[in-house]
Amino acid sequence: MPELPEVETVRRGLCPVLEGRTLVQVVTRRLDLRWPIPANFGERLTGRRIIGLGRRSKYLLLSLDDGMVVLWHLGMSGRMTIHDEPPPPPGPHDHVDLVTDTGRTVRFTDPRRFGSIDLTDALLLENHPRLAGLGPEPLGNQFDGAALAAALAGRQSPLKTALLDQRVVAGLGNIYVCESLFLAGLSPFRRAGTVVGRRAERLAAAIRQVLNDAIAAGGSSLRDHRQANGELGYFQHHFAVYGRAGEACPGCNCAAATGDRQAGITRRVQGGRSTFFCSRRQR
DNA sequence: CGGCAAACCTGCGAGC
DNA sequence: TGCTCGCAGGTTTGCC
Repeated sequence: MPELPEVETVRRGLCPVLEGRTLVQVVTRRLDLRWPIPANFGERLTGRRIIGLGRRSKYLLLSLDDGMVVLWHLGMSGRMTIHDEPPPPPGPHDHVDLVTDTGRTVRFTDPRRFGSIDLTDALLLENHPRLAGLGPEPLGNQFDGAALAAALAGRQSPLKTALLDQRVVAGLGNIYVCESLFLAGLSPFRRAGTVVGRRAERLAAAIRQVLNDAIAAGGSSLRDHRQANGELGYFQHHFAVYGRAGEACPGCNCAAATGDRQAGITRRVQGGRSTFFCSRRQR
């Protein structure tokens, strides 16, 4: 899926289309996503005005004029696209359409249906089961080396695994954890609790830099992600390690020239997921 | 609590 | 051509 930068890119793309608009029609073609879409979702949204479009972790948050908030997760393969009137005929994975009073449609497409949609009272938002317990926003002012070190303190699990735990820091996924660890020069296999002090500062700064650079590039387009306007993100061209097993490490160029056989990007499975790293540069 | 595998679902590319 | 296998940006659940 979309990790934080992709969700943020989608949010920014949807803002000019949805913010301040009234929903004149909401079509749900199938309700069985990761969890069922709430009953009467369409009826409850129809006629409502969207007063704001936010994001928490990998969730899009649509604030409605009746005090309700839609929590929308894109799962692994979810996409939002914008269509002028009339929208094209729906495909088999086009599950939800939001039709606004301008005639434009925002369409949710999700082949794997790992995405989810829920509706909650804005006053209860922070206590929603999906949001309660999430760690700090890595781009917010509550996140720094000290906060990260505190969240990792005592953890025996590998650093990579800990950073994928949304309770430690919210919004990172497999790509950006790999990239952040590379940039910070930290091994994915290091015990999480050993990251303190300057190492923690370095890691927090790396996370922020990778996420900001990715957002500036419109996210990463591997299989499914597109910006809401249909354009591809292009941060995947800037990956240092993700998906680059066997290639030379961009941080060890000189090593390749000297014939160091250790140099290069390696893939290893960690917690059932691919980890890409350079064992020379990351300790 | 920690760690890990499996589960949810579809699509795609590689290899035979 | 057609099949099987492994893999994919996430998150939860259940088991030891």
